[in-house]
Amino acid sequence: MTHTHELAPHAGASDALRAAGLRVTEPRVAVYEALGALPHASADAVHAAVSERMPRASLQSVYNALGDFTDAGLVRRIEPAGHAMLFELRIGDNHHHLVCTSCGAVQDVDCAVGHAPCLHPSDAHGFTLTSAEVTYWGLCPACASVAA
Amino acid sequence: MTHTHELAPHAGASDALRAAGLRVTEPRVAVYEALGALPHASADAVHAAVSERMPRASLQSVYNALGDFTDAGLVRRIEPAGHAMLFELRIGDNHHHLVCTSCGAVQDVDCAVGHAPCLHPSDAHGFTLTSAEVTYWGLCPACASVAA
DNA sequence: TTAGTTGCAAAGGCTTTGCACGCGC
DNA sequence: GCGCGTGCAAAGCCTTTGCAACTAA
Repeated sequence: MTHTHELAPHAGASDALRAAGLRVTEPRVAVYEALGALPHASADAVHAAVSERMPRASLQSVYNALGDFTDAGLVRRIEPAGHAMLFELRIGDNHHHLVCTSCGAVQDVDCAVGHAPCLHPSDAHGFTLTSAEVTYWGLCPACASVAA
Repeated sequence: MTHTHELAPHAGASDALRAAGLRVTEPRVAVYEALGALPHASADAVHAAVSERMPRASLQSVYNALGDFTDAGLVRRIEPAGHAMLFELRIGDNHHHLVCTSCGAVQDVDCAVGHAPCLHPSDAHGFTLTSAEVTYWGLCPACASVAA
């Protein structure tokens, strides 16, 4: 093989993309890495991060990449009511989310029950389930103190 | 009056509104009753139902009523990703939702675990929790058969 | 080369906001 | 009568869609 196999910092992202059957493009790598740095980022936040190193990257490309990642199972999409949707790298563990109804802040949290039994309904009613999501609504410490 | 039929839905709605500390107005009663007839209705669906008996009712009033109901704890709001938000009367039982990622259909379902332990996170991280929500994503029977 | 992606632009849908009039209390 | 809620209208935000040019494989 004639390819130069250099050890680029983008290697992790590229590998992940390839493994998921996605073409490796600069915007996608940038989006993937931005997600790694931002735990719960909105499409806009990702775009802002990507833009720092790639001024020409469009918001639509970010949406596109995020959508592709989600379809490929690389990313998990969460939707805080009343706020823009957020994305996070799917890291395998089945954690849930604490969402502030005031500012939209999101905090990861483990389920109280051991092996996430919440992820299996008693009756699927014929549905073909693909994923489950548990969300806790409330006020984050900052917003709670302001409200009080 | 002559409520020889079944129940008098108006009385129930009025009582519920008063009990919640809300003024009893025609649009609100109409919205409340529409919710009783429609298990999981979107603001638009509620508006359509309300309009049948109240042509002048505005969509904004419906949103307003729905928001007030939610704040008052009379109604529960659910947000299927990618679809308009839905509302349902809060009936006390802690059921969860099966949501079709294709058509947005929603089906009620009980949690597999007995007393809804899923509703209590292992660590609130300082958040003041007000509610919890469990959502199962997948394809409804109809969409699954079409996709297959 | 060939097909998948990007970038640019605009449209689309859902929800919220502002203000004068009317109704509930 | 007072104040909240309604109706009318418009704006706002986030997200999706369409198409020509480009780039990865």
